Amino acid sequence: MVGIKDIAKKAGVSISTVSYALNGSPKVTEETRARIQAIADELNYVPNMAARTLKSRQTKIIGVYLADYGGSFYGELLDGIKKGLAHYNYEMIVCSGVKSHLFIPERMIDGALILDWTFKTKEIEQFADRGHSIVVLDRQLTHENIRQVILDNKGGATLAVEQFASAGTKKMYLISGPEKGYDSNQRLETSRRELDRFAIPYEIIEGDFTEPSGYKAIQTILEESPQKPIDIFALNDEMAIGVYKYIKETPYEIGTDIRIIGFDNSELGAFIQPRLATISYSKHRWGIVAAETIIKLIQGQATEHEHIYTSFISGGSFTK
Amino acid sequence: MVGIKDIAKKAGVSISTVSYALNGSPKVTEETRARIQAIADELNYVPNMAARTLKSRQTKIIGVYLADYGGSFYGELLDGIKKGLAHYNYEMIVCSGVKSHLFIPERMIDGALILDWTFKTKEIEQFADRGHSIVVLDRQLTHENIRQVILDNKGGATLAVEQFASAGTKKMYLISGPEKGYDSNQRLETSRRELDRFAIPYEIIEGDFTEPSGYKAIQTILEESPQKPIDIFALNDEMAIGVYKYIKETPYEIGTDIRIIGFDNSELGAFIQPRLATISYSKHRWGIVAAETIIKLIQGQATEHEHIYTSFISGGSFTK
DNA sequence: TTGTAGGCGTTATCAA
DNA sequence: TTGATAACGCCTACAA
Repeated sequence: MVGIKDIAKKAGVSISTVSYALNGSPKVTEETRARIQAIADELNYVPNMAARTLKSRQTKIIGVYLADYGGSFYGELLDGIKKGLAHYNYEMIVCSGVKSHLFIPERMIDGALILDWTFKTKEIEQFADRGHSIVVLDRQLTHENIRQVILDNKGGATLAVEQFASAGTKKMYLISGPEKGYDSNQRLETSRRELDRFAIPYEIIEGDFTEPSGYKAIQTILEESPQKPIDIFALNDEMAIGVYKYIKETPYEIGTDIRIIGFDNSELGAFIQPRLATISYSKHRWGIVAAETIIKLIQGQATEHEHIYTSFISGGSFTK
Repeated sequence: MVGIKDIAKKAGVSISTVSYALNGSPKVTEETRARIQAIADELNYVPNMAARTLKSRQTKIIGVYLADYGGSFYGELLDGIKKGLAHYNYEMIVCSGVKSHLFIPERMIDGALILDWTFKTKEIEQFADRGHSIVVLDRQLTHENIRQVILDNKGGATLAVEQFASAGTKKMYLISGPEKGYDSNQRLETSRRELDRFAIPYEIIEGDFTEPSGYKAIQTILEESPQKPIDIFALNDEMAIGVYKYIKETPYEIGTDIRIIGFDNSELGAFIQPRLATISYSKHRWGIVAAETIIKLIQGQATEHEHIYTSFISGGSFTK
């Protein structure tokens, strides 16, 4: 491996001169700087990350923790994060799995962005206690070294319920999400509260944000209540897709017999017929805001918790 | 930050003893080992990655390079890679973007898995020349330090053409992929060769593997040839989805007026009505094989180039 | 303007 | 069975 030592030898100078030259210090002549740079290029010199990190105590890399890479969901988000970080000259790596949590205390990364329900809150707090900067996208957490950039699930759920209310819904079915999930709980609680407010009776059918759980949920619903129209708020789009799938096998029609609204504005929902009405938000913006927040946190600038707001997207699956 | 020095002080031993103890060397008594371990735990000691890497010259991390994170395509693949690497006690990080290429010469990762057409072959070869181990999933490359684990596009394209041939196709439309892409070129060339072999006339409509390009392609096709059935081989599923989208706005029917086969067996293709006939392969297996190959390459074991084989999945979009 | 030397946290080689 | 010490590659006061 070629190091500054090799360059120094070839250039006939000391290693410190090389170091100064390469780091653009004003302590060397422009002439020698150019000469040394040329030699470095010629030798294909690349600084050793480990050695540099050992001194400078920072890697300029942010770790993004995801539970899994599935679904087209993450594409836009990661894109936003990447763009946001690039602005500050930071790189990003995407990690998943419990072993990579070590990257944080090992100081392989300068900070972490977490959207991974398998990452225990306790562990996150421990890392924060040890001084590591973390931004969480999927829970509420108050700590000096932690910031949240979270979805306005409350606003989204409110929007959905309002739609149903103004459409004269007599009874609502809520297909819920994972019990421990932050997003799913927020959406569920808000929906209940809003429905109570409108005095609309409702029933909760258990789901877990997966397509099959939506498929099963609609079966349960149809078993008991053939009263049309059947109004459903699926707490995410994937489960709504599951509903579509089952309905395709029945004489029911989405949009007339079944009125349904999802959450997340997934690609699939936009494609299926009729289009799935849903609650939307900018995943891209979410990423950018998260990136800015972690950088500011690292750099010691003042930062607040952030929210990403939602909007209603109409579609053929829900007609008044 | 707490290092082995702190532990040594607290335990009243030398740092080397601590190092031995923590690394499970047989050179220390089980007793002192336990005592030191206890102190390390108490102090929340985590080894410094940079320092360790500096000595040991390896990180036990493999970098996976992707052009983007979009599409549900990568989920299964990354899952396979992760599983494959875990078996050898390696971690994985997912990278994208030209700046992260530096991770390779910086020795932040022990090896790279590349499925990223934006990664220049020349650059890959340079890294390989410098002794870095690389496995490419999206091109053919012969080098001492490079192995390929590539899709059997030829087999897949052959399967598709055979289907059309046995269905009595009179004329084929091929919707092509990106000009520079390895997969798209392989698929296109093989299709042409096979079609020639069956003496089936064909026409190439340019596409770029994106949904909109499929949407545009079918418009072009319909403009010139209203002769039914219209037989189309879309070189990937996304473009086939584009075809579906446009057809939905016309009186034509997929499966009867338009017969179409895709490539990749995407999730979306399995969901849409009628189901998209396509060429399938195990993305999971692809990942596992790639993982095994890079590890063996790093460890200096003998490795061959590998192929991932394909199969035909029938669907309502193509009926004989 | 350039060189010398010490240190970053670990590992590993010798001695003790 | 342990301890002192020299690397690893780079950075940076401080000295020349």
